[in-house]
Amino acid sequence: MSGGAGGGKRDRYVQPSVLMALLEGSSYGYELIQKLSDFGFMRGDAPPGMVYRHLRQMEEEGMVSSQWDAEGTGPARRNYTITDQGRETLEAWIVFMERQAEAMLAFVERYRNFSAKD
Amino acid sequence: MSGGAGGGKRDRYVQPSVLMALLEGSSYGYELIQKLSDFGFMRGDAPPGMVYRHLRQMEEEGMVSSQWDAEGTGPARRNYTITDQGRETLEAWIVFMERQAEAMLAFVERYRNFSAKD
DNA sequence: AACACATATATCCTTTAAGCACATACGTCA
DNA sequence: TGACGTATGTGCTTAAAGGATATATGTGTT
Repeated sequence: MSGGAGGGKRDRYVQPSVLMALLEGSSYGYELIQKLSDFGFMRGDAPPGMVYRHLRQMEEEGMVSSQWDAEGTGPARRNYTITDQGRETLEAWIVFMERQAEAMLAFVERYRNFSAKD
Repeated sequence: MSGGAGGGKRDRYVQPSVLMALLEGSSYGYELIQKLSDFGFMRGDAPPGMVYRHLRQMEEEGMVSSQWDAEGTGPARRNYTITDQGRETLEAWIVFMERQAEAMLAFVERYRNFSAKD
């Protein structure tokens, strides 16, 4: 896709998606990678490095907190929980997304209207 | 902005906005800067450097073509026209935006539904 | 025991994009 | 002449994403 629209690279909304997934229940990186694809913002799985990077940064900023979970089988997991500040950030994302979605739909309509009168 | 949603930095959709503005009629950088704010993707004017950078890059990629216009008063303008390839790219952006808007609205609804059942 | 495999986390390096300040130049009007 | 509005650009720095790779644990297989 030469100069391809959206490109599927930006606008993947990893941060709000992680916050939403954690709002619905605490989780950990590896599991989140799979859950993120359900939000429809990316094709295929999110690159692991990106998810872990976001999680660590979000913890630094106080949106999530984590603790090691060595229960069960396999390697230990770092289990993440959303914080009150994370909930506030998610709320702000919701407001932003509503505004953004509205702008996009208006944009699309403007295009259709223009194309129609050719 | 500490973890601020959207941040207002990314997702400004300069490229599709420029293409749309040019679809409706040829224009030039300085004028486009003002028109871009109408699309609702940014607060205030787009930074000039960004717009000119996009225009030159889009010309390299064949989405727009330009010619100097020294008519009228003031400094000469580089007047841009959308090309067929630009129209194709815009069409791809439209498809992308519809999908993206849908995903965002679903995201918002998912949030509201979850919050409602607390 | 050796090996492959799924799970799980993390770091490194490079490229890409944005932010922001600044430089240049023309014409008008006080 | 000097400030201001118009108009186009460049340069430097930071922020984010991409993608490859490293590490480690437990399970199942031969």
